Amino acid sequence: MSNSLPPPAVPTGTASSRVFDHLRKDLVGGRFVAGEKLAINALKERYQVGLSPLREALNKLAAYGLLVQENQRGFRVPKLSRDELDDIAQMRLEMEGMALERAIANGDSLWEADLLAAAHRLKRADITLDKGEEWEHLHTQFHHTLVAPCGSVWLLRFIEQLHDQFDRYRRLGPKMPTIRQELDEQHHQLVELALQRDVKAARELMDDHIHKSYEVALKRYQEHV
Amino acid sequence: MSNSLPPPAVPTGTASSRVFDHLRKDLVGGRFVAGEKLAINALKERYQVGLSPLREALNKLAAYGLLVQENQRGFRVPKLSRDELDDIAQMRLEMEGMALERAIANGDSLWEADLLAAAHRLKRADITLDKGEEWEHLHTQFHHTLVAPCGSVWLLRFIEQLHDQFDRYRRLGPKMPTIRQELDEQHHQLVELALQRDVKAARELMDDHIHKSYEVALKRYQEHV
DNA sequence: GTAGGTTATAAAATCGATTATTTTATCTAA
DNA sequence: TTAGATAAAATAATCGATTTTATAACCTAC
Repeated sequence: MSNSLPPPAVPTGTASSRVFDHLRKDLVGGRFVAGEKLAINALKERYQVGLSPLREALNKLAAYGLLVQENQRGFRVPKLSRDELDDIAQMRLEMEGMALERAIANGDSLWEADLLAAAHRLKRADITLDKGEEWEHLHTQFHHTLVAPCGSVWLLRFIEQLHDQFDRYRRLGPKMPTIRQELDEQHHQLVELALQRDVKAARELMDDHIHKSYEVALKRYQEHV
Repeated sequence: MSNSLPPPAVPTGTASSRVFDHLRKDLVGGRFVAGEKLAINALKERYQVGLSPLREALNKLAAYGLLVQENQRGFRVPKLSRDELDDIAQMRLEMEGMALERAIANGDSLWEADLLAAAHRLKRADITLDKGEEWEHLHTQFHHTLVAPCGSVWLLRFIEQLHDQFDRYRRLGPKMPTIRQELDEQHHQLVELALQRDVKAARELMDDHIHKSYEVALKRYQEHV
């Protein structure tokens, strides 16, 4: 199975699903301030949808963990905290490590091709200095591809959720080119180790990769407070 | 922090949250057939709510994984499969094992008290032969209490989700008294080992407990197909 | 008979307006 | 002043009706 394509630009699916995708991106990308209460009428305006599909999207996002819902008092953007960042990072360590080990055990040659392709596309975006939404999308895609053949639908689901949560911290501030480059290099090293089926080294590198990312996210969080 | 109480009987919170709770229980308890498409108008009738709160609840349940939503064609109850059951059980093994180890490391004396209380209440329900919703609730509560002080909000969240999914299989058929009694005994042994802070033995017992539960669920699934 | 197309029916998604609840502003009594 | 009560405004939740889309039934041409 090859990678799924990015969702078509705009006029597709239901209004509810469109506003869900859009809001999800905006929440992960930090376009709302943490703790903020959402003004539903403003969102209606912003996303050009009616109340019903908007509320359905908000409800889904709340169940997914990108919003908190309080009975009778609407929706707010979850607060950020050091404790939660630590929690998310540690869970990523455990779960992505596990997933990577299994993926290396199960992945076939199609996976190898997908992985090389994903890494290549990501590097391309690096070189062209595209650090915007496109790069973010390719980055997400790369990490997904890496663990995709782990064999567990639920593990993949949880990892995706954790990535979204993690990115709320990582994407708080502006770019940090130096450390960023180091992380980019690790992506390629991860591919190499995966192709060599070196489970142990790959896991260690993944641990290090997540740890470095964590340090970036933490710094941004601390500067942000 | 002590255990949260069961939600008040009926006239509380928003219509949306009430129907969410109710539907969740019914889905986990197997009162819908797997794969079935939900007739929204029938649900409106059944749960005595209007369309808007009902749809909001369905959207949340879809994001939570107890329903699948297909654009423009409503909601259906997810199919069951051997592969998914295996996946869920293995994920429970990993995650509840991890959570239990951490809980034993962190849990304080209030936890010990909560744990004894939860186990006692569960045994009570066993003796009075109450194997209905009340027992189910106490059983869920017990397993939650066991891992509650693991220190990770996200881990607890994932475990809860996996329990709901697992129970869709476990609760397919009628009771199996023999194996059930064995599992009930393990609950008490788990408490003992937790109080003794015997991490290794506790984890082994937890693994065995989940494995036995898995066998029950698998048998029911196979009889059900 | 049956593939392909057309209409009729049913269902999902959305809209606009109403109702219920919370929040803010205002007032009064100590 | 200011704590507490009351009224006004704002917002959340819900309802009923409309619009859109999918499904089923039917028809026609081959």
